[in-house]
Amino acid sequence: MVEYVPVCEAEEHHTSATKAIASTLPSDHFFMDLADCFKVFGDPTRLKILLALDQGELCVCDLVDLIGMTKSAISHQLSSLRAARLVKYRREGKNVFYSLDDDHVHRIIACAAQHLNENK
Amino acid sequence: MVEYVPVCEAEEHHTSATKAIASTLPSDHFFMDLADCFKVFGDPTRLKILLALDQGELCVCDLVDLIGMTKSAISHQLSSLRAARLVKYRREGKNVFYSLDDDHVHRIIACAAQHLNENK
DNA sequence: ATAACAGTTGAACAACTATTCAACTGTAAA
DNA sequence: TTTACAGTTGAATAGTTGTTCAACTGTTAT
Repeated sequence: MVEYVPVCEAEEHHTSATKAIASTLPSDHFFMDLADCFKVFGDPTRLKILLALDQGELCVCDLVDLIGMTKSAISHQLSSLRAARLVKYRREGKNVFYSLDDDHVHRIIACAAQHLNENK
Repeated sequence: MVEYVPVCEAEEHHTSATKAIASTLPSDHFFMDLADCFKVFGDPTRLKILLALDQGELCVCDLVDLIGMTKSAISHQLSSLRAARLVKYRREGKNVFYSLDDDHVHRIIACAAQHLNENK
């Protein structure tokens, strides 16, 4: 019955600062929330919606027209964006108008686009 | 046989600036690349790896120890991160050391974390 | 050579996700 | 009160993805 010691640390053949790093890392819960946030950006249709709304308020049938998908598909994606609090909406007669609800949206996308551009 | 006219534009009951917006949006290819980039960030395990590496170079068995998953799982995720050019690696004897390969990683994560924090 | 360690890789499987379809709600006009 | 339009929602399905398992490569020590 011996105490478990990671091989890498036992042999001290490299950094082995894992325990120190572990104490500085955020909680599992944080990582899951953060991953969920990025998942929302990880779909071309949702990105198109976000970039279109970045130019101003649009209603659902505008987005349908613009993106070329069914009302249902767009509406499902808008539902994801609503859940992530990235868009807000208002009803005006028969139409529902969507717009961005977060200042970070533009910055987050720009940051990733810059990464893509520099690694082209 | 009539020309197709989107209902929303035909009735002119709202913005209907979709064609103008369409011409300013990037290509489908761009949206797919961008989505693929965000997908890489959309997993808790990969985020843990990235934040751990943000503190300095680590070898695979350090990450295994730190994150508590199998070598295989970590290696598969490192393979994704390599494909996305977010990490680089070097071999030293039996070990392979990984480190961040992009200045944007920190900023992208910080930006999303800020969004999460403000909408808590 | 052989054994042990560090890491990678492909196949398989379970869990998840994006789209479609059909049925629904809500609003406005006839 | 119908009818039509705008949008939402749940179920179904096809495609994707993360982890495990087993077999593999490469390096070092015996």
